[in-house]
Amino acid sequence: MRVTIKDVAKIAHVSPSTVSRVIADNPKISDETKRKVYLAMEELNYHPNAIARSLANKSTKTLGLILPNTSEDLFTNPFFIQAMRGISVYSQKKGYYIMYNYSNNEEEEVEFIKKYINSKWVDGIILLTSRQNDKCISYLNDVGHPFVVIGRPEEPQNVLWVDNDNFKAMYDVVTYLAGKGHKSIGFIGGPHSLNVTKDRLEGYRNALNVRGLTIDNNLIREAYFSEISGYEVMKDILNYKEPEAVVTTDDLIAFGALKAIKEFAKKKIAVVGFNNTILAPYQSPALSSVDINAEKLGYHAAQLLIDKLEDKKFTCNNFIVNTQLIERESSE
Amino acid sequence: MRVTIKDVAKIAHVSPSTVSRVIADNPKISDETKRKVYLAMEELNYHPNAIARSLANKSTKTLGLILPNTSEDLFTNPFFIQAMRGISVYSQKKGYYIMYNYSNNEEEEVEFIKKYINSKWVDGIILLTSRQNDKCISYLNDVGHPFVVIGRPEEPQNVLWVDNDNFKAMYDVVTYLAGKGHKSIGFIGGPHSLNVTKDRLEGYRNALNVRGLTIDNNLIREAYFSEISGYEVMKDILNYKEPEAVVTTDDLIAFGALKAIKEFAKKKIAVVGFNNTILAPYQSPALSSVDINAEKLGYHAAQLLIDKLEDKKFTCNNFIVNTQLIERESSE
DNA sequence: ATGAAAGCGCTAACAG
DNA sequence: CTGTTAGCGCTTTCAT
Repeated sequence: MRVTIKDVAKIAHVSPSTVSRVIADNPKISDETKRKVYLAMEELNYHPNAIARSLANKSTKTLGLILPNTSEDLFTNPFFIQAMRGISVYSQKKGYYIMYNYSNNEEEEVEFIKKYINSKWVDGIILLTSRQNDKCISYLNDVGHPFVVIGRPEEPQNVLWVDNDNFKAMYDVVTYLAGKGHKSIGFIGGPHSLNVTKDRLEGYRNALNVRGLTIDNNLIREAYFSEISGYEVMKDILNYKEPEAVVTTDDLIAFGALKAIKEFAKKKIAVVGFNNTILAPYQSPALSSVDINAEKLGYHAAQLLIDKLEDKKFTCNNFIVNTQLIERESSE
Repeated sequence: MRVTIKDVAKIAHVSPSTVSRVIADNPKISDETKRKVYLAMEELNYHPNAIARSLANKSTKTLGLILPNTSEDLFTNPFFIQAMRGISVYSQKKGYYIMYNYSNNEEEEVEFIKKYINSKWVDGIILLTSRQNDKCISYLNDVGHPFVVIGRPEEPQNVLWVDNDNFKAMYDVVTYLAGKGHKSIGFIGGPHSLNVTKDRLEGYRNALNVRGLTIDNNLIREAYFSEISGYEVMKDILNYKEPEAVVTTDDLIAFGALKAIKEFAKKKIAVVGFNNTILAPYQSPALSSVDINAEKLGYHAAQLLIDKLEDKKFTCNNFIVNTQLIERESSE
């Protein structure tokens, strides 16, 4: 038969509640009693039943992780697996478990969140990416269930989130390129409706301003997150003029830009990508890219959420993770 | 206050046990009663508490996933994320949840497995890779807890596992190369102590035999799973003789071989890799590689385990997932 | 076909 | 500091 708290109590000659207190490391148990209880546990090879504890405590010490719907990206972008690693590391440290699931679209994600919450499986939820007008976020806000988002949400006031400083990241990239003597620098961003694009564009603009470089709106373009789109947009830029450098907000876009440059540009054009995906070093030229530190993003997301669950009120509701430009041939 | 089975019972004018039976879809409940109960659930927005059910049922409908200790591989090899996707898909279909965690070494993995089992959190465990002399496998066998392994284990008799048919996969590759007229074909495998290497080597040997090609043991080599090792071994082969083709048991090895060939070989040598990693198409020449269908491996691993948990005795204890050669320049 | 009651294993007042 | 007792929310005999 499975060994329970009662068996331990019997062997240790104490009551079940005392054993329970020892498990919870309650300070008002005498060392002598603790010793006896631990001995009994040892002897019986007792292990607390987490399910029973969860039921009595109304807390599972489990977090639910919502992975975004299928995207090409999911497999080529190390972001996901790295973030999952960071989440796991912090959670483990704090004795939390992680559940994950994939969904095929936003509706399914919301459905799964409902399942997690209604069935009382998880104490908190981690969203791996924030979209515009995110249904997951609004649902979670509505029901008031604890959650954290990786990526600053649209209304960041009462939401826990972690993100990079996208303004600064791009500001630094542009400053770096300007420092290399480049004066005409183009910008190819993802959809301008996204916060992340806006922030990076601002960083770009400010850096040019500070350096006294003119901002040419014809060099500021919008692309989809794909190689083909980056290619087309870059081709279009080249038709207008050949800049000395181009910054992009995603490696895929940069890959396309690189290709267009190879085919159509007359002189060398420096290119910098974002996310430092696995393929970046394998482009030719090898692509310089900004590493966003996905593992840290995950780690601090878990931290924010768990701290909140454990009611550490003094903590901030967001955390900024530093980025790092990885220099390769493409920006030499 | 949270709504429980009792509240529903009150509204529906039945007993809690009846409500419970409706939840479990017990056949001996009259349709009329069912209707009443469903209505009451609806009205109260009732959702069963999974924790309480788990406690009473002694089953959590949750699977624990053990991700292997840190390896470079983890980020560049889409295997992991794909397998996780497959696992998630089947589990969701069957109403199972998945917990995951990362460990830093084999000991930590075993520790975590113990935690999963002792705390009664999971009904079954999925190991994402089988090593030689795997401590996780022997522990799980010792305690007799249900589990499944991706990758055929050393003693496959009483273990659930899924894998590719590594013999056939390599047999097909060699047959394909022979079909292109190549007569002298080399083999660079990972450690020969691994089952997977042995199987693939057998496939290689048999295919040559059947085609009436001679087996030159000097062309059969062992390498580590790294680009540098593949490079060195290939260089060594070239010192001996230039074969017309080389098969490898891993893309990393193939990458290195490709490099050595570019540097030192006088004529073209066809190369085929394994695992179809993300970087394969980005080599020059683009590397032909065998896709092992990681998502399917995950899917069927979950299937085997869940079927076993639900006591479908007639099922087999293993499942073979088909592979697929992805042809690219390197084998043209 | 349905209800009453005991119990899954642990926790948390309350009392002492 | 420790024991008693009543739950946490659901399931499952055992009756009827």
